[in-house]
Amino acid sequence: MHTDRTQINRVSVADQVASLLRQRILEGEFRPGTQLQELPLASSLGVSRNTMREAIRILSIEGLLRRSLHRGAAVSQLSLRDVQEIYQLRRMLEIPAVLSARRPDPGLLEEIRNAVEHYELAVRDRSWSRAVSHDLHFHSLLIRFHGNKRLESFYKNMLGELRVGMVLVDRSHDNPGALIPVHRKMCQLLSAGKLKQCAALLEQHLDDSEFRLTEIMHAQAARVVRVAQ
Amino acid sequence: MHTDRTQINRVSVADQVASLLRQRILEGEFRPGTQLQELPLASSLGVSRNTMREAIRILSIEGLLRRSLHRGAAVSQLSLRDVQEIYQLRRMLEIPAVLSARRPDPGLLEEIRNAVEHYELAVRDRSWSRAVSHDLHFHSLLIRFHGNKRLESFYKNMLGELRVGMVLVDRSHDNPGALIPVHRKMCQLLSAGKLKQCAALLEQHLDDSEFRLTEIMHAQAARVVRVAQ
DNA sequence: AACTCTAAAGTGTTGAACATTTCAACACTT
DNA sequence: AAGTGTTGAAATGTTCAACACTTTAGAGTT
Repeated sequence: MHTDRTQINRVSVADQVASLLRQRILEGEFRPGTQLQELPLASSLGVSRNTMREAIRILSIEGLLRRSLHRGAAVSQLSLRDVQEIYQLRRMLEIPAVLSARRPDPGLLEEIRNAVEHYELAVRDRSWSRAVSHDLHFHSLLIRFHGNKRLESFYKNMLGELRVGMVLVDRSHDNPGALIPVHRKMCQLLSAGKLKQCAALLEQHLDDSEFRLTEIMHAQAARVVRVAQ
Repeated sequence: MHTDRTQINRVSVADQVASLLRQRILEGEFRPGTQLQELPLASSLGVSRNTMREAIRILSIEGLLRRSLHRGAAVSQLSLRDVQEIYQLRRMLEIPAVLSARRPDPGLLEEIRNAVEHYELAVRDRSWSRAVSHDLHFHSLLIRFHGNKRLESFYKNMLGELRVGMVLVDRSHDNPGALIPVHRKMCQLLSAGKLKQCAALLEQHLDDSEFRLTEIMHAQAARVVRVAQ
């Protein structure tokens, strides 16, 4: 018998580079529209151009980067249409997920409580980036109630795209702390098995979230036009 | 003067190679489990090893190939768990799609009719591969009722994975022609706006389809065990 | 201001080289 | 025989350097 090494975490350099870039993009270090050039990035990380190309390929298939032939890769920019599409998906997938949490896995509930807690801590620390991370992680945990790995992977990916768009949201325009009670309440309702109430609250939360993001994007678009004139 | 290539589809060689390999995999030329070696494949297509590596990377991110470090890429093999997961998604996404087709786009309806027609033609020609293609295309068209490009792209991808698994299904075990009336009927119900009836028929169809695929996979697994002994 | 033209910069692709890992065959020990 | 190093070929992972092709920005022209 041989040992099963498929479980051991062994990743290629290209994957590691992709993870690093993903992190930087999601944290807003590279803002939407930023061009990522192969050679400078590669040498700054001490890898070859080919390896960097592989990493860029990975992220562009994930949707975080957009490539066009001979023009290179740039961080994706969400349009209002994209936001609308993403929130349609969120409603379509998160709400049924909550409703299907009849007999929830205790470990999963624990993870959810944990996410809420970390979210609150991040808000207290005024760490907006970490707060958004834990907010979105909370929602991606909800998707786990479907018990479908493909769906979960797709969803995480999509939330990544959303997050790239959200780095444009200025701290002053948004107040992540206001969402603490909502998350806490959803968590309680889930634990108590009051799924319909939880789903209703979630739907309201999603509507509100989409509305605020859309408003901010409108405002920023207007400002861009004004500056361009 | 230069030729006007502005609107022409311009894709890199790596993308073209990926498309070619994708086609071969989906048509069953490379069966699940087959190892794809970089150098032989690259030279057989007249491209460099790096370009072939990019193509393989693309397909492995899509889920058609599975890579492990230093062991190369092989065509994905679906487990029973995978099939179950995929059909859960199909039910979760196709049925609401049909139900939401209140005022369907006439062009889309026309495309669906077309898919059914091509499906029937392929069955008449005994072209099993083409039949499966048009069958799955029919179902991916249903997803368009959601009007969500991300969802559509994800779904096509997932159906691709399913199709790779289905090439194992021997012609003698399955009779694609039997599904002609079901598709035709769903098409009629859609056109007539009888969405609930259509959804009910679809659900039945999906249950049936999953059951048959699962049966065949069980049978094949048993055969493999017998041969191995 | 609109229009070439050109050179620089960046990406796309190739080929070769070397490092690392896997895998199977072989020898060795018990 | 069974289990355990050892070895070497083969495949992948990674780097490097070169060249082809495209885009882009800027200089010069009208």
